[in-house]
Amino acid sequence: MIRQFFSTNKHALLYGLSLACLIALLKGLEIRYFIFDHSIEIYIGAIAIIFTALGIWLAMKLSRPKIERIVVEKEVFINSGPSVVNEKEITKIGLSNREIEVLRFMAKGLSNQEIASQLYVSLNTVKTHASNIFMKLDVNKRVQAIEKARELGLLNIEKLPG
Amino acid sequence: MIRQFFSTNKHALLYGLSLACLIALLKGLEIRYFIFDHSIEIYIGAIAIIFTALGIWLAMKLSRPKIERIVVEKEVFINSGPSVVNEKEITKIGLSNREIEVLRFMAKGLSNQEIASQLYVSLNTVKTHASNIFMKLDVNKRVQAIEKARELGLLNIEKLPG
DNA sequence: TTTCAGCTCATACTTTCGGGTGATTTTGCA
DNA sequence: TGCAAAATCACCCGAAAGTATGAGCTGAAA
Repeated sequence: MIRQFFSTNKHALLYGLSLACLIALLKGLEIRYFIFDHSIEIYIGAIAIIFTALGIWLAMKLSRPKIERIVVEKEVFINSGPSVVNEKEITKIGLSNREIEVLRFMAKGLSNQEIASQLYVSLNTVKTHASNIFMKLDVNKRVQAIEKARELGLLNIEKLPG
Repeated sequence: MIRQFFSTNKHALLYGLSLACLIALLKGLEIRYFIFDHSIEIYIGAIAIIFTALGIWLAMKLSRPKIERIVVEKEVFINSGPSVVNEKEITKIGLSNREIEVLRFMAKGLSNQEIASQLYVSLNTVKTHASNIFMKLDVNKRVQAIEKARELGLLNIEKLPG
């Protein structure tokens, strides 16, 4: 505790010591006799000025430089969230391969019949897939499903998972 | 020149003045007589310490801080395309105020009936608006309309035009 | 081998959408 | 004050979407 104080304030103590030495020196030289006896105030004033200067110098030396930190926010534009398909979400939700295909066609605005034609399956199959998609995404309309899929990043162009 | 010096060093001059006042005060109180005559050195030491402290304080006050600029990169995600509502497109396409409202509800996945309830109008009215929207956007399915609106940046949150 | 998930398809039914047409009321602007 | 645009509502009909249920087929895992 005390040792720490000594080590951290080493400079200050040193300066204090040299200060004391200076006083001793002043006394030793008997400068005050050099000045007229009635002008003790001048002497004190001189002392005051000297030590004020010393204090300023001390402060300059000791005080760590005052640093004013100005935080400049530089805006870095990033081209929209995850452009990579969010496979984690897909597996978490449990969407099958085929279901994601259907989901993406749905998002492109194709009707169930059109999706059926694209995938070479029947309309009923597409409807079943759609129902399962809605169940897994916890919605009951295709627009909501698309909305949710968009939020979760399921609609990005990439190869289908595994 | 001189005036500028006075104005810029106003604080320093003030402190100097108060310093002089302090000396006068010390003299006025004749503190030195309170202290034993032979211990004039103690008096001087006290003066020295006081003015050193004063100097330090002065330095603290006066030293202007070093300014350090810290550039922080703030990531701004662009939601692909204009994040501000594209009023030009709206006026170009000729979508009315109400139609945009309906369009946005549609994009949230609400059914026509739900939109009607939200807007306190009849289902038929919403259907009419929807038809007009499809006509103006040159599509024939709500999912396509939403898709197109999203491309054109018509779905961003902002006050409606007009 | 059995089990199970995924994909397929079907039937039947209800709800919602979308297109077409026509009409009345509000409202902003000249 | 009157007109044009906007907003409102109605009715009909067919198409599409969504719900519910059941079932056959396949490949991989237990």
